[in-house]
Amino acid sequence: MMRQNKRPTIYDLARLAKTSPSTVSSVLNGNWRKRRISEKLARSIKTLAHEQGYALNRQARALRKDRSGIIGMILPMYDNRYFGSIAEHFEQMARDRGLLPVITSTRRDPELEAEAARAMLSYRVEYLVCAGTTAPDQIHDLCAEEDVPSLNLDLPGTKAPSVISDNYTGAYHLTAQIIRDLEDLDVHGELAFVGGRHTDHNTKERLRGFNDASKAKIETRIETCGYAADKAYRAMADLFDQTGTLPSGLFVNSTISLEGVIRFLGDRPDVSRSVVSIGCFDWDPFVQVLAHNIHMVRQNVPQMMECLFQLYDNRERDAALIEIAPILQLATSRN
Amino acid sequence: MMRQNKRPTIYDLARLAKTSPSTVSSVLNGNWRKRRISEKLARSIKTLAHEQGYALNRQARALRKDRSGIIGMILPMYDNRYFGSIAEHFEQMARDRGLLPVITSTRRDPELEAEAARAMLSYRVEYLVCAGTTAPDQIHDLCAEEDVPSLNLDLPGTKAPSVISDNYTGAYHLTAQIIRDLEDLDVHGELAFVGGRHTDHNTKERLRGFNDASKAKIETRIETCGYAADKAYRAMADLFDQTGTLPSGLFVNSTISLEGVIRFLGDRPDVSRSVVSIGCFDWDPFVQVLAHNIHMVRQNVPQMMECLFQLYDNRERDAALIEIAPILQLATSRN
DNA sequence: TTGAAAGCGCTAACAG
DNA sequence: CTGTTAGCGCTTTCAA
Repeated sequence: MMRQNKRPTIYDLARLAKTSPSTVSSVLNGNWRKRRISEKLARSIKTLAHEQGYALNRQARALRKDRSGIIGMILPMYDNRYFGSIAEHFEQMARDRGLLPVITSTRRDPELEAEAARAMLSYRVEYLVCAGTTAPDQIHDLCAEEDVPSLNLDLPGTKAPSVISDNYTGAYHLTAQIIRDLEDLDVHGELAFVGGRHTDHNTKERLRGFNDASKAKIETRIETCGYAADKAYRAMADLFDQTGTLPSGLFVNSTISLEGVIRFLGDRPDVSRSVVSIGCFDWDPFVQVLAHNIHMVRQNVPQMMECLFQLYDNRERDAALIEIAPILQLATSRN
Repeated sequence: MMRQNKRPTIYDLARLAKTSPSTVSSVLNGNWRKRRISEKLARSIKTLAHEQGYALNRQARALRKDRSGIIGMILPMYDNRYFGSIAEHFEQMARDRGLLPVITSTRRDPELEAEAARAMLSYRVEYLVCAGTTAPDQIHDLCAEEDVPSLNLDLPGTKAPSVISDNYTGAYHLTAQIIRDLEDLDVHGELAFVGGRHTDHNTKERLRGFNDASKAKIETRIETCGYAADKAYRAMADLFDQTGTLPSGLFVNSTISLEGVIRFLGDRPDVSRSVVSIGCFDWDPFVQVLAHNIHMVRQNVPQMMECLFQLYDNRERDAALIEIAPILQLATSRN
């Protein structure tokens, strides 16, 4: 028997069960015990709902309760393991709390970020997480207008709690390792920093670690050319053109930038042999197993997300900076 | 001056503008021209709305219009470029159509897939795209109960239109290339297929291409051990244990499986030198630039998504199979 | 132990 | 050209 008609509502069920919509509602959403509805009625309504294929309309509930049950997240892209892992953990932890996770990517573009935030707010998200967004404070303001709390992840803001990696320390150790490699090999070239934006917090902190670790030890050059692979490729070309030789050590600011760096090195085998040690602030399994001479810093996603949802659970709203130590994964072999 | 109170509604604006809610509504949602509301009133309402910081409540609109403006997508994971790229294209194309994209990952688990579908349906998604899902027909049934159309991507179903890669042809060419490599090197070992599930359509089709291309040319072994990297690692160990030697050619069924394969080869350099040619049905930029001896098949995501949204735009609902040719990317060098 | 009724914010007849 | 009104499906007092 085909049921052509629309999905049944609690009114339909009430009619069939010869009871009232409010009774059906309370039975179906679980607070029938405190309404002291008889076990028997409750059970019969539940089986009826099942038979009729009843399904809750959460839009209606959201409108009435003024709580959508949606939690939003904005992130740059899905083109690396870091943000992919963040997305997966976020989804899981949101679902554990009975929330619908809604994630959207905005390519580090503040315009797109604001547009995405507005779209989510118009669906009345209850919370908005800004992961690696360029303009978290702007998003915070948008949220504040609607009294929606926001949280920052990976890149900090000044108006909401932020959970980020300890970029300074991670970069310091990574840089120190590269320098040690050069010393071990008795190589006396330069050290370059490639990728990222000199305007973003993470890049600034990593540069600080980079500079502190290299100070008075080695000449450095900085190419904060953006994250994109193509830009890193061109930055490498620039680096070469400036002096006619490539640096001996390379600090690369993300796997995406690393993509461009490696492509450049592959395209120019003649000039690339002067690069003897590479470190990347970010992690990718293929790099780990294929390039045995690249050190990587792996951000601790599970711990960061744990921390983020603790803030969520406590309804924390005051700006604060929480730094999580990333993990330095040394190259498996040395050439 | 702080505005503590909640966001204004069209009723508030109507009161302030000394007009009616329906007038405000029509002005704000754009069909005021056909209501022939005076230019002047329209403009004044618009500026008022702006001043008051009015924002549309889409939950309310959705309830009233019985159209949520949400399009859903279910996919396995974000741990590879293929699904990452699918997610990004999906978001863009959904936004182009004024829809809110909601994507969720379900680890190829039919239980989770059904649960995710139900969650989205309870928020009244207008359309649901199953990308690489294990049980697309089950999801289709769930959707059909609510009269919500569904579409399949990457992995086909029998009940809704499906856009997938041409797995057979892609696998055939990839296999042929591996065999050519062995011939060129005058190697006479075996050829193995590693990764994927022998129950899923893609793996079956790729196996068919693999078998047709290798038939009567070379001995083959099949290890459809699942996609996970760890499983592929163990499959490699099994392959070795069976005969005390590794195959000369390897057809790997995804980048995730490739991760495990490469890890195994790296862990066992003693036995791995017998592997002289590898092909992977999937693409990753790091593999491309770091492993110069691995051929890859890159699925044509832009074209697949173009095709998918054409089905969406035409409100296509009948089952059909559309195959998009993937691109064979040959290894850049040969050892 | 249960029902009636109001209302969340919006849209769309229908009536002027 | 604009206002009144009903109602989308649900939750929640309040009353019985």
